[in-house]
Amino acid sequence: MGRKVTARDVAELAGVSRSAVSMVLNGRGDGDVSPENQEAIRQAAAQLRYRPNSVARSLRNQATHTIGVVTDSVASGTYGGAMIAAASRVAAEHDFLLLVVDSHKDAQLEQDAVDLLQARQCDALMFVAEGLVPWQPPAAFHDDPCLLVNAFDPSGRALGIYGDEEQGGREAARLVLDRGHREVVHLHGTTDVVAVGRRIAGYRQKFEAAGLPVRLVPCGWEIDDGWEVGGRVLDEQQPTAVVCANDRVAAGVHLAAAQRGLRIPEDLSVVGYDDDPSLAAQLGLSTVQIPFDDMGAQAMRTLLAHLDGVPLPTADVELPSRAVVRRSVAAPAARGRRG
Amino acid sequence: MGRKVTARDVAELAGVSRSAVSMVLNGRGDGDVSPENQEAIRQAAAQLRYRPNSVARSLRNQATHTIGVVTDSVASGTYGGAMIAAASRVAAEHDFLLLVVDSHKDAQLEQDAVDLLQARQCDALMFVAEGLVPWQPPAAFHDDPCLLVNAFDPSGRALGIYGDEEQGGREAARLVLDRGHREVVHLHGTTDVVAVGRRIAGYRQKFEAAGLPVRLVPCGWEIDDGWEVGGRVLDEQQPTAVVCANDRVAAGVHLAAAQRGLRIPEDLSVVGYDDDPSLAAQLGLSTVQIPFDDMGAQAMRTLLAHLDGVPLPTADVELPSRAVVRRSVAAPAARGRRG
DNA sequence: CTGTTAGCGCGTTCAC
DNA sequence: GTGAACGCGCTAACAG
Repeated sequence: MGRKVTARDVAELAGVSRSAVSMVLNGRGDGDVSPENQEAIRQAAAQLRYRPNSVARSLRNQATHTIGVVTDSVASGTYGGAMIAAASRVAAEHDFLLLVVDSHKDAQLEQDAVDLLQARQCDALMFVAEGLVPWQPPAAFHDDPCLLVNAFDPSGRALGIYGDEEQGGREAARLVLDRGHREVVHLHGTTDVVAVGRRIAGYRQKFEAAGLPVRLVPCGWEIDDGWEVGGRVLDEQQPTAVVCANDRVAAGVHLAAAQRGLRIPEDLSVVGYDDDPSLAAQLGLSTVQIPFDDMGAQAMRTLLAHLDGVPLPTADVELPSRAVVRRSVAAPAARGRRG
Repeated sequence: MGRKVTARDVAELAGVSRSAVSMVLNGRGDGDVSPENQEAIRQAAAQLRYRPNSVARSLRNQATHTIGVVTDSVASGTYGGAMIAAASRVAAEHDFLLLVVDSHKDAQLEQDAVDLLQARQCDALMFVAEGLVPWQPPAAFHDDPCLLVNAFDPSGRALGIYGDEEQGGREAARLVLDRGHREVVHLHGTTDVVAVGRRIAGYRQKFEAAGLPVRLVPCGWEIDDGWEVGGRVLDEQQPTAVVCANDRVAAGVHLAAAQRGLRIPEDLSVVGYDDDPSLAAQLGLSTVQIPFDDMGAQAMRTLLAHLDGVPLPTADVELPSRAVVRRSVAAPAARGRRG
């Protein structure tokens, strides 16, 4: 590769000293360098396409304008990717770049990743989880400013930013309650997932406020689960609406309903969760959107502000979920009800 | 943040000079430093959790162990994400990190991105396109080793790695020819997309070799296009199989077939393209997989090998596409044929 | 076998 | 208004 152009080259071409170049290009030369020399320097820099070597600059400034990101699963996953893309966009607006390392949910690799990013002198660290998880930051995490995205620190030491899952549960409930449904079953996901408890809590809150029974049925996360468990529920409980653990389960319920000759939404309303980009719109599924984009963007904004001296929030930040209304929900038809 | 530990600290704790630390930790101290001192150094380093400041090391070594990636669309897109994830994985295995910048298909941003990555002293540059495109690298691109992924340089100056689309067309053709179909229509995508011409060429080749007519029908890329154009084709030409521009079009053809009471695959075989992770498996669609993962991984391997002194390939590298057989193809039923 | 020294390119301070 | 000198932390050449 051809020799890189340095500040010395610019200085020579402009007929000034290297320090003058540095001052002018950093906007600090106004009282120190003559206007004509400033102009000469700028021209020389442009002519040589000079860009300061940011490695040298980082070493000198003790700041790399780089945010390290540790993510627990493929950075290209649908949801993780959205958070990281949003964070990256905000970072770019502030001339920051991201260094993303995938830990593949392996604790050792995670530790290594943090070490690596610290050695690379990232100005701050970010941990991004695909699904809301408790996360104990490695000790070294606290040496630099850090933020948890879609994760929370049980010890409360690190700040977390994540979606308000309880409110998400309320939104899901509203989607059916507002249309007058009273016979509703909630096929919820496995309770090892933290978000499930919160969603159920929000869901329960709305139903109890409406004086309606809360009917919970444990279910999995896949199409098959929705088809199987959903089918059983349709047979045994004849609900007018089903609120599902996610959009895949909702897809399964769609199939189970079709199999029984039930039309959606005329005979059965279905609510999903996640707003899966490849599923929800396609099925016309009303669903609840987890604010992945907001999380990534907001986390990055918070982190960058912090680097500018703004103190971090003292408590975790919960971002609102949004209901997306499509054609899978309607008012319940007048049909036979149980007792 | 607590003061970072440097080689000087390690040297003091071990009671040796800083250069001894550097040598030992870089494995270059075997003939130069006494075993006991080596041990002392290693212990001191471990005790202090010393990690060399890689910014300083980069400045000194004129190498950052970083690959810059410019991508023309959201790095989290289904396919771009897969290529970058694969590249990232291979890079990590060699202790390289990726700096990814999204140009949003904007030529100016693209130029800025290249400048930025060069200023950051990336050891090499990679351009990743979501769909196969001709791409004229900015002049500065050539200052560093560089590689185009899913893109090719019309001027032939930069090396490209991409899927063999012509072979993909052949695979799609084989999917139906091998099962004995003779009345086949190819709903191809808009010809502004480079890959389309190549796929048609491969498709044509197989059909002409079999002595069968090549029936091409221009179509778009969306579900609606498949539904509309596919429906018309089913009505007017009664093919026993349809080969589609992509999986979304194939989904549209599924709908059109269902509407006409045609069962898949009994009455109609359908072939998609792309192996869309959210569509193909779900619909049981036989399709042709574009080797995104291979492209990313292979490109990174090639680039890293080049940094180790291995010369780059002299001609573009085309990676084979793979047919994925699912239940949407079967032998044609014996039914009325046209003259 | 060890320690001293000279930069990598930049930003800043301090004499001129 | 300007330019020489220093140091960020590291590696490698060279003298002891």
